[in-house]
Amino acid sequence: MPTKKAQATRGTRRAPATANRAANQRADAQRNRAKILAATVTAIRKNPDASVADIAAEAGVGRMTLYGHFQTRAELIEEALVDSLERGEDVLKEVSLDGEAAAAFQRLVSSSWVLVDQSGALLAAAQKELPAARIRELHEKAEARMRTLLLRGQREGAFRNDLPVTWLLTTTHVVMNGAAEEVRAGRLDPDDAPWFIDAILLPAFTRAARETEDA
Amino acid sequence: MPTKKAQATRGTRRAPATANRAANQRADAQRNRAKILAATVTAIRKNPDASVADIAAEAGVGRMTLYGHFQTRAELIEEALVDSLERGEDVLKEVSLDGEAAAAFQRLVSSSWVLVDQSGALLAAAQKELPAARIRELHEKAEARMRTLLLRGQREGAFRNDLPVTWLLTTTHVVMNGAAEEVRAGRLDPDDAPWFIDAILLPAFTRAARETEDA
DNA sequence: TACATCCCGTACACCGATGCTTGAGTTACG
DNA sequence: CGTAACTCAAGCATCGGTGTACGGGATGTA
Repeated sequence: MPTKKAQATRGTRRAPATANRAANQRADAQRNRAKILAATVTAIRKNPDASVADIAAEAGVGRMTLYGHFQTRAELIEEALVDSLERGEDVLKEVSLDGEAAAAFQRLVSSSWVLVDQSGALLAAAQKELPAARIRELHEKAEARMRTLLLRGQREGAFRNDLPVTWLLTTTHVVMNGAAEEVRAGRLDPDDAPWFIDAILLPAFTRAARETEDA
Repeated sequence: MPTKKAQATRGTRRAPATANRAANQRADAQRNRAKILAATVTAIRKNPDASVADIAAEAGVGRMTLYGHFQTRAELIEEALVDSLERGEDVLKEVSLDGEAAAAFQRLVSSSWVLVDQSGALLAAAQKELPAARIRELHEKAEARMRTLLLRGQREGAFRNDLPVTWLLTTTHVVMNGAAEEVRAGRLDPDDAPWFIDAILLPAFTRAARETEDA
């Protein structure tokens, strides 16, 4: 009477299923795992609610092979997101945040843009599969970096301080994501995107000249 | 063997099922129809992928009653969107677009914001249920109004013309939608939103002082 | 009051996606 | 080269959502 869903079912295969990255797996298995992770990103990019079958197909792998590596759809999405964010970190931590705040911001944005363009759809998918807290947790590092920079800019007078940093942060996200969507829809040339993005953000964020009297 | 789905099944009730707004329906039926339309908006706002059952519940109406008014989920979403956009039009067409472009833009945005805040989630839901062409078609009027205004602003030198209008348009959408999401998530006070929105958009759109030499 | 209209619960067929099982075929690696 | 690890097809149970069928009961309208 297996009505109770599943619990320790697959326990015999590999112990915690997570955090066994480069353990005792066969070389070919690791390769497949990587293929699947990559395929997850591209499949979701094409179709925001791709099924597990779709992803497996995209990876050129059987659906069951996929389930051998990731017990559940949610786990797959999560690990794909973790993986993407780790690679993202590798890129972003190389960006110099020193010097003029506006220039640093521009550097950070144009580096981030590439990542958003690639993994933005995955992020969106993850948002309806994982608890919001987990998402925020995973983005913590990247978000903190941006927030710190914006704060410094505000203190130094480079960025306006009549708006909360959180709003500057969401604006940044939102504009980058919007550009990514436009690119996906074929309405925007990917090469134009970086320029378009900070053509909007820089003038929006730098100190406003005059107009604070309102109500 | 009714394997062929459904075709003329419900034909006996009302002829084309669409465009029978204030026909020979009973007063009480019309009232329910309205309740359902309204409930669709609020239900989707709470939960972006609410089921037909959820919506019926939100309307305080049986699921079958709902199917009596709308044959299919897609039809429900579409009619709800049409309805929302019609009301939106009623509001927006009252906004004066004369005078200084920037001021007119500000007026138009703050009127639009209310609508986006209310029906933005519905729009998002519609995007994965209706063909993109239909969506664009429905938004045509509202979009044209905004585009025309932006174009005039560019011609008059009030708005920058180093970016295509389409990009200004998407930026506007994206920022308003972002604000709506933040409000829904409880991270932004609805009263602050209008100010936050054009605090970003105005400086971003008005003529850039200097920095056109780049590449 | 009479009757056509409408409400709405129950029950059912269908569909697609998830997740599990089995069993046999491959393939890496010691 | 032999074995353990891995792949993968086919098939099944389950779940949730959509749309249909029916039929008694309420209610607006004439």
